[in-house]
Amino acid sequence: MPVKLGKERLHDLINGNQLFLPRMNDKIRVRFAPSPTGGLHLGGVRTALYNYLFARQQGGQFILRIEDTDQTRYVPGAEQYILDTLAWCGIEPDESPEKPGAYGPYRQTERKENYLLYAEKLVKEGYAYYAFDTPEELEQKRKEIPDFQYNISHRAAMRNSLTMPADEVTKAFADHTPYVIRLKVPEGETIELDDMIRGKLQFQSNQADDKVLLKKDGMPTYHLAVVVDDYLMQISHVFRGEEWLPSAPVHVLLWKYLFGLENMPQWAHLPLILKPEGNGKLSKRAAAQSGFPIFAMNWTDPQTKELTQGFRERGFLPEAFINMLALLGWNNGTEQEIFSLPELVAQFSIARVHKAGARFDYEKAKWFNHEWLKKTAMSTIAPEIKNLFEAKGITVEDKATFIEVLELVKDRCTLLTDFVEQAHYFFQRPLQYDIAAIASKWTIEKNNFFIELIRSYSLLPYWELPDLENTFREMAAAHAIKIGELLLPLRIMLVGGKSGPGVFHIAALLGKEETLERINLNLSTLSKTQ
RNA sequence: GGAGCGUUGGUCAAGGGGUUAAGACACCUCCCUUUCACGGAGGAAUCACGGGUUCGAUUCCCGUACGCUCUACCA
Repeated sequence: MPVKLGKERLHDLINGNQLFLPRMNDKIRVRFAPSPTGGLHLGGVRTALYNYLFARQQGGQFILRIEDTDQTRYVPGAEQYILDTLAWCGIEPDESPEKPGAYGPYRQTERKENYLLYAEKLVKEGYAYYAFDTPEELEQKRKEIPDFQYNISHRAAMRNSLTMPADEVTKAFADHTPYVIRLKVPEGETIELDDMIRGKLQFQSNQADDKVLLKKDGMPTYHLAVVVDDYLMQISHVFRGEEWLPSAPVHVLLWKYLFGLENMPQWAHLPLILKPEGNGKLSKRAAAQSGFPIFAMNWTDPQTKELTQGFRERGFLPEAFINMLALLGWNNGTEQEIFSLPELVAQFSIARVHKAGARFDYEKAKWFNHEWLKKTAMSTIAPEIKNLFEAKGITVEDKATFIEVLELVKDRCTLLTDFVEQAHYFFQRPLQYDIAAIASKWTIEKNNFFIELIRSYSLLPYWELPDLENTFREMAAAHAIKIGELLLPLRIMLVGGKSGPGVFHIAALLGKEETLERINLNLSTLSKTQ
């Protein structure tokens, strides 16, 4: 049955028709509902991930809904960014604004009529009321009363349809006085919530306040919007951050009044991701201070033009990124730490999600990337790494050699960007050679050795690793020089520095011509310094 | 201030009445590699505190402390 919208639905309401759709309890539908007010932080991506894992595992659907009812904080481009982030992570929604399903629209601003309708229904049935208090009046109350809450104990002293005479309310409407609709929280009730992670939770209704449901601009607040949308979109399970726990009783009340508790989705409140050091929730600021990314991908604030570097641009593989994120608050109880997305789908369980918040550890995040790099075939990511080389002005021509080089150095790379540093000398002559490291121990004998090495190497019929090494060793023996004395000079001549993979491997990949030229070049520099 | 949630090494964590309290990251030592990494072996390091219940509590209960989240016409 299609969901009626707008005037059509209002008509139903006026005529007293039920606003109910039967709940399809047999279908697992999980939604991720970010607000487009900026980039997606780690916590947001993890929430999306857990939503997705659960949905996929249960053979259900994963729905992306955009919560854009706060127009004052709406950031253009943020919605696309969210879509792009999920795509990079390999988390594909079954329904989203760009891929609408049967329960659209998928942006809250496009569902405005729904909220108005349900808010009015609540008022009509005595579960909510109109409030005319101005922001100034509220501010005043907060100053006068230390722990002011708009709730059972104070609402009688406020200007609302509960306290004002009927004719005054009518007049206020006639005068177009701005108003909001607030939830009328009942007195003395215990509100229960069964959380999938935390178990049974209890809240006293007297502690809750009369939350604004519909703002004066006619837009719903989050509280009304989630409940109405989750109902209308037939959502069965809700995973969201722990920060929502205190307002959960409001949502339970709304479910009770609007759609019935028996139709309420199951809740799971996820633990928070904490700063690596110090106290508190991980924030953009904290990340910037500690020097690690917090967004999955680069995010440029359209207003301030401020760029925040993402994990992707920092050189992370999406597989490593989601693996790291999934393990921040969950594990499968074994020693396994490396999981692919399909493995996560297969093994994820909410029962094993931790209750306590987890501190983010950038070192461990890098370790995940290192592990993934080791198990990834370089041919699959070579194009991406090639771009990194080109960004540094290094051109790569031979694709086969490139992949060989990448395979050779990948064990010593933790981030994609490390490849440039670890392998640039294969494609570009070193700008500097650490001649100082060998100059002091340079001798005429060594010099002669290398002159002869050039001659022998140039006569080599094949330029293969074993030949290169054997020739070198035999010659060293013939010259009565310890091979250890010779290896470092050769390395520096070829790569410029002291570290890297086996030097004969390097020579083999560099090719005969380039190897000999580099030795020649350095030999002449060395002779000048003597 | 109030409410809610939480607390196993520095960090992520397994374990849910009897364990030498797993494992990983980071750190330290050694081995391997005539380099640097990778890899291997080992080391140091933990049940927040106080009361119960129990023959026995890291595990169950109650307090306390500490931390976090919320306390907007933001989500």
